[in-house]
Amino acid sequence: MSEEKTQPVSHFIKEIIKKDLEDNKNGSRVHTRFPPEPNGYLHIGHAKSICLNFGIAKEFNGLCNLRFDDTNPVKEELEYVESIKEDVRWLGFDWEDRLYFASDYFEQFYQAALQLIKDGLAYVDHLTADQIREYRGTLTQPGKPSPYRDRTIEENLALFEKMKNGDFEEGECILRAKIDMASPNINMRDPAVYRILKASHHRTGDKWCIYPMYDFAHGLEDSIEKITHSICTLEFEDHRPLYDWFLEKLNVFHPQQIEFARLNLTYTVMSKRKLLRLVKENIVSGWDDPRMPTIAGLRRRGYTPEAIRTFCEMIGVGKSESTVDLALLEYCLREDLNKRAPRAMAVLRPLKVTITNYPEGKVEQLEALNNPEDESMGVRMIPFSRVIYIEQDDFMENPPKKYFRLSPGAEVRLKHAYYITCDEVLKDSSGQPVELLCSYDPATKGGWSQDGRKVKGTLHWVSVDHAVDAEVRIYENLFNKPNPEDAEEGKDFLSNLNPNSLEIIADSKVEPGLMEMPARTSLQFLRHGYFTIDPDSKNGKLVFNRAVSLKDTWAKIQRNTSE
RNA sequence: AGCCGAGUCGUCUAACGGUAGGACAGCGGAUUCUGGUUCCGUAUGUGAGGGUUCGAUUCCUUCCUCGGCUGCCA
Repeated sequence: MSEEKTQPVSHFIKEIIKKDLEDNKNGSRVHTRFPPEPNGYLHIGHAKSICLNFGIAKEFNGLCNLRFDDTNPVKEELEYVESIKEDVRWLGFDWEDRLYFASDYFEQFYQAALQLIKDGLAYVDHLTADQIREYRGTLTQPGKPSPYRDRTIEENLALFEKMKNGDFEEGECILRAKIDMASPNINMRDPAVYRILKASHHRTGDKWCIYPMYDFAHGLEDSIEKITHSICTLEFEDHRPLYDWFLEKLNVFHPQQIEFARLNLTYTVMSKRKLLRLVKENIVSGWDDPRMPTIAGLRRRGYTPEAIRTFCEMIGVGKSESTVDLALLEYCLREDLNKRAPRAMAVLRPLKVTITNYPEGKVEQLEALNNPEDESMGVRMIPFSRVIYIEQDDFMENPPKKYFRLSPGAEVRLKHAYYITCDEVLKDSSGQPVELLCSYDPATKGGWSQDGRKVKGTLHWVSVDHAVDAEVRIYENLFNKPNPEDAEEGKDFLSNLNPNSLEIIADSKVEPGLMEMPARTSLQFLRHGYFTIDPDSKNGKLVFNRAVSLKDTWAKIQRNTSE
C-alpha cells in the first residue's frame, strides 16, 4: 500500500478548528463523527465526509466515531449497517471501540423529551398531519398555533406517556417543540420531536413505538458523545438554529454544527433514493455493480482506497454547490495504479497471427518487466510460439496516416518478443481478416534491433497454445449526460441511461500467469487500462473488470480528425 | 415571494487589503520496447454597478444569478 502523495490541504473547517484549538475551546479536544443512516449503501459522496471527519480527527490528534443514526425503523436495515462498516474499514479508517447507535440512546432521548415537556417547551399535538401542514403557514406567511399548543404540562406528560405506551395509533398525535409559529425559518415553527411508529426496529425490536425526529436526536447524539465539531452537509444549514435550540434548552454539552457542500460528480447520480431505484428496478446488478458510485461498486470496479482518499483530498471542502469532473476521479486511480499495478498482456478481441518462419513446436520463455515504474516488482517469463493472438484493432489493411500498428508490409514490435512484418492477410467470405501470416526477425529477440532500426508500433500479444480464456467487462458511464438530472420535460434521470454502459467481451485471451492471481488483484493490461479480477471468476474462467482505461492519444487523434 | 447560503480559468480549489496561484480537463512539443508513464511549454478566470482605500477577489452597498427550506425522512 502506498501513501498518498497528496498533502492535506487546509480549508474553512480546519481553520475553524485551528482557531478553536488556539482559544482552548473544548479543552483543546477535537472529536468528530461520521453518522450514516443505515438505509442504503455508502457512496463516493459519503467517502468525502468520511475522509473529512476521520481525516480531521487524525490531523488534530482527535477522535472520530462511527455512529449509526438509526431513528427511523421503517427505512433501516441490518444489511446496510454491515455494508457501511465494511466500506469505512475498506477506505482505511478505524473507529476503534467507538461504534455507536442512536438507538442506544433512545432512553436518554425520551428523558430529554420529558424534560422539554416539564419546562413547558414541548406539547402533544392531536392535529392531523394535513392540519399541521396547514397550520405551519408557507414560506411567506407565518403559521398559526395549534389549538393543542397550550395544554398543561401535566396533560402533556400524561399524553406523552400514553404515546409511549402505544395507546395511540400512528399519526394520531405527535410531540412538538414549542418554539415560534411565526419564525421565518420554518424549521422553528414548532417542529416534531417524537412521532408514533409501530414498526419493529432492527436493534431495539418492539421496545419502542415512538421514535425521535432527526433534529431532536442528532444534536443530542453529538452531545452525548461529546462531539466538538458536528460536520454535516449544506441542506442542514437551516436546521442549525434548531440544533442549537434543543441543546441550549436542555442545557447539555453543545457541539458546533458546521456545514459543507456535498460532492456531486459528472455522469453520476448520488442520492440514495435514486441509487436504490437503480438497484430495485434491476437497472444495475446490485449495490456493488461496478457502474455504481457506491463504495462497494467502486471497490468491485477496481478502485483502490488510496485513489479515493487522494481524490477526496484533491477536491477540497467548501460551501458552494459544485460538481466535480469524473475525469479527476479517474486520474487519481490511474496515478495510483500506474505505480503499483503489475503489467500483463491481454488480447481482448483476438486476431490470429502465424509467424511463418518461426519453427513449429518451438516455445521460448521471454522475460518481461512487471512494472517499468518500479523495478523492484521484478520480472516474469512469458511463453512465445509460432501462433499468437494480437488485438484486432492492431491491424488495418488500409491504414490511415500516422497508424503505427500492423498493416500489410509494415513492421512492428511484439512487446518483449520480436519484430514482425505482415506478409499476407487471410480473410473470410465477408472480407474480414481472420488470420495474418507474418515473418519475424530472429535478430530482434527481446524487442531490440542491433542495427538501430526503429519501429513505431509496439503490440501486445499472447501465445495461442498458452493463452487463458477470460471474460472482460468494459464499463462506461451509467449515464450519457454530465448531469443525469438534465432530462426532457416529463422524463427523469432514467431517460439518460447509457445503453452501452456495460460491454461483455466473452472470449478474450490473457497470459497464463494470471490464473494464479487472487480476486481483486489490480493489473494493468498493457495498452488497455487498469483491470481487476472480479469475484465472479471461477477455476478456468477468469473475469476481469476494467476499472479505467489508459489515456488513449490515438483514439483522441482519430476523434479529432473525424470531426 | 420570505428566510438562509453561495458566486474566482471549462471543472474543482487557493489568495484572509499588496504580483490572481495549483490540480484536473484542453492544446503544442520532447522522451519512451505501453499512442501509457515522465518532462517541457501554452491558452482560458474574480457575475454587474456604485462606494471606502495609495491599493479591493478580499471591506461596504445595490442589483443579478444559482442552491436549500413549506416530511409525523435524514
